[in-house]
Order: sequence, then C-alpha cells, then structure tokens
Amino acid sequence: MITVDEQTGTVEIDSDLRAADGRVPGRRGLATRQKLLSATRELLDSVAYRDLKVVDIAQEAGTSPATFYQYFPDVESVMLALASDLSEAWHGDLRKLVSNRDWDGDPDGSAKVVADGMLEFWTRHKPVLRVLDLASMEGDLRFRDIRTFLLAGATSALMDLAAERRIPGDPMASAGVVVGMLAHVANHQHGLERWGVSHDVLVDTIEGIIQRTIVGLP
Amino acid sequence: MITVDEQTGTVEIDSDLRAADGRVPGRRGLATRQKLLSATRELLDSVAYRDLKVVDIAQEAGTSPATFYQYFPDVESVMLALASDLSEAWHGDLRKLVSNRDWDGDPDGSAKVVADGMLEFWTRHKPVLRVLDLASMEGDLRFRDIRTFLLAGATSALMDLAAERRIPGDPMASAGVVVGMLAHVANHQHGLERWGVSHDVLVDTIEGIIQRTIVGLP
DNA sequence: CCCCGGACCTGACACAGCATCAGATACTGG
DNA sequence: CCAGTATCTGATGCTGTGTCAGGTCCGGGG
Repeated sequence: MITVDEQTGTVEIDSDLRAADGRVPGRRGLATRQKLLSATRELLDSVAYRDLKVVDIAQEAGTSPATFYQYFPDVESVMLALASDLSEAWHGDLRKLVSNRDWDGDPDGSAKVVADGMLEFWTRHKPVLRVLDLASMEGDLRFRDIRTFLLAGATSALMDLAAERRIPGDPMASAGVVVGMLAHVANHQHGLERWGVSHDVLVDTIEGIIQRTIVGLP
Repeated sequence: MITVDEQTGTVEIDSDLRAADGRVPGRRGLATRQKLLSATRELLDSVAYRDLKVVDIAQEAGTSPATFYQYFPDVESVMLALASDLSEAWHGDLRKLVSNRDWDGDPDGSAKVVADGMLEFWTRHKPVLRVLDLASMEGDLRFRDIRTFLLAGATSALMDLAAERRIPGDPMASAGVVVGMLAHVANHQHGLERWGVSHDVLVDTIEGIIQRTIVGLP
C-alpha cells in the first residue's frame, strides 16, 4: 500500500499485510494471496472489469470465495494491490528509461527508446493499467496516488530534461502531456492500427513529438 | 445504434428502437427511456461505473427495475446508447472545430481554439467518455466503433491539414496521436493540476504540440 | 513418532441485486 | 364513455456478496 502525505509529499510504503481477522499471514497464506492476485490479473485479460466477480477469481485461484475475503475486502482492493505492486516495481525503471540516456549525443535514438519502452510497458500491463486509469479518472484518490507515483519518475526526468534544454513553455506541463500521450497511445494502439497506422510508424511519430516537445530541435 | 460495415466502411445509424417485447415505443415510452438515460448520466457523476446498479438507475429515474428492462437489457446497453447519442451529436461539431479555422492566417489562434474546444468537450462529457474509453480498451467492438466514429471527423480533418502542409511523418499517425493526447489530457487534468499545471498553461502546451505536429513551424 | 495449537480453509447462510413475467394501470382513438 | 393497446410494476427465482462457526492442515515440542 502506498500512502502519500499531502503536506510533505512523502510517499510511504506499508507492506505490513494483515488477513481479515487481523493476524499476519505466514508463508502459505501469502502464497494464496498471491494466487488470488495472479488469478485476477489473468481474468482481466478476458473479462471486463465490471464483470469481474469474486466467485470467478476464487475459482481461478483454485480456492473458495470465503478464502478470498480472508485476504481482500472486495475486488477493488485486489486491483489496488495489483496497481500498487506494479507501481513499486516500475517507478524506478520508468525513470531510468528516460534519465539513463545520452540525450546530447544521440537525441534521436534516445527519444525512440523512450517511446518504444513506454509503449512496451503499457502494452504488457494494459489490463491493470486501464483499470488504474479508469479509477483515477473517477476520482478515487488511492488509485490516483498510485498512478502519480508510477509516472512521477518518468515525468520528472522528462521535466528536468525539458528545463535543462530551455524548451519554451512550462517543463512540467510538457512532461505531463508527453507521458499522458504515451499512455493513451499505448492503450488505443489497436484503434490506430485499424486506421492503417503500424506500430513502427506510431513509434516514429511519438519519437518526433518527444523530440520537438522535450528535447528541442537541433 | 451505430453499425460500421467492415468492408465498405459505411456507417449506418439505426434509430429504429424497440422495447423488450418487440413493440415500437410511443411518446410516453420514449420519455421514460430518456429519463433512464439521463438518470444514468447523472449517477455516473458520483458513482463508479463498476458500482452502477440497475436498481439505482430505476430509482433515480423515478421508476421500477422492471421498467428498466423494458428499454435496456443491462447497464452496459445504457452506456452504449449514451455513447452512441454523444457520438452522433458531436461527430460533426468536432470535425468543424478543426476544419472551420483559418489555419493559414491565424495558426496560433486556431490551434488554441482546437485545444480549448477539445478539452472543454471532454471535460463536459467526461463520465460517459471515460466509460467509452475503458470499454474500447477492453476490446468491445461496439464501443470501439462508436469511439472511432466520434473522433473520425476531428482526426481526418487534422490529417488533411497535416498532409496539406507537408509535415514530415505519417499524417494519419500524427492526427491520431494528437487527438489521443487531447482525450487523455482532458481526462487527467486534475492530476496535472495537482502537479501545479494550470488549465491555461496546459492549453498553451497542447497548442504548441498541435502547432509543431500538425501545422508545422512558421 | 505423535499430537497439539495456531494458521488456514470452507460449507452454510442471510441478504443484495439481476432478470422475467403475468397481471394491473393509464392513455388514446373512436 | 369504452375498448384496446401501451406502459408499468409486484412477485419471484436465481446469481453473486459477505460473514461465521467449525473443520483441516502443518510444524515444532514432548
């Protein structure tokens, strides 16, 4: 669980899990919890979030609904855990995807790697990320904070880059819009492909926008 | 209901509504149907899509669940109708937002009007649009077609513009990415505002991206 | 080895929301 | 005013939710 302190901006990670009855789960308990998480992720590939039922998750995990409630109060909480895990696991990598690049020597290549990497990340974790997005849009602060944390690394790295390079306009806004664009494009790739836009052309287009918005023209 | 013929690309609009028992609804029937649609839109402002129940919609509309099922088979179908209505109502206006502009005389102003107009549109209809987006991402073809139709006007207008102005890169990809960016930014405006990006700065940033991606630098 | 206590699981149950239908009610044209 | 049709809803069976008491599993001490 990730908690963000509104005042200080501190991000706290509370991994001190409890089962429904208050006890701390042991090895076996953690394993079933994990099975429930995996089952949920699995099901989300094929069933709409709205139709995701506790019964189905339990069955997919090879256990009973009652057991489900030992580890999560409802389906939404499983999503929260999945999103939170994803966020913790990738926050740093997404930052590095942007900052570990040679932006002066090879801006073209760097922009392309970022475009490709982000698309790849989003595509791989699409089922969880689209729920994270929906819940954020719906105003759920827990999901919104997780989303912010996930993107904070990449966004601030892009912001620093834009600021460094004295790009006209607000660096934060530019970085935020670019990250959002990447997220959106990844989610709706199929739609664009239907209009005859191939993956490669898409990456090139995004690369260009990153170039002009963050890096600046040569 | 909007149907898209995969072969010809034709879009057919079937407004020949039927109640559950097959009869064609009269004035009063259409009014209750409309009340159900409005109630759903209303509720969606405050409750998550996942938690939207038939009982609540019926109550909000001042009628009974049984009546609900006279007009819609389930909640998803109400969303389909709402999205479809929105799409029909705005498809043309969104196109005009882009094409009825003086891109040669006042590219700055035009880009700003487009950025502002799109943001305004998305913000006003956010509850319906975010469900439309989710369902599209989840692969539901009915929603995907509606989304495509809604954006087709604006996208193709932007594409024509990019092609006309001989912008390097694929015009379709550029237009698609720009429209996607607008949608995403509108949906996550709150998040950006939380990072200290005001509405005006956001519009300026988007304006810049439209300029550089579609219109070309002077 | 076995057996005991805590960790873990589940069958049973009460209740909420879904979906259907037969019958009641409300319009409308004549 | 009445007949006939359009519209609405109470009653009902069914699916999924959430809780609890009691059963099963397992590792460590005797």
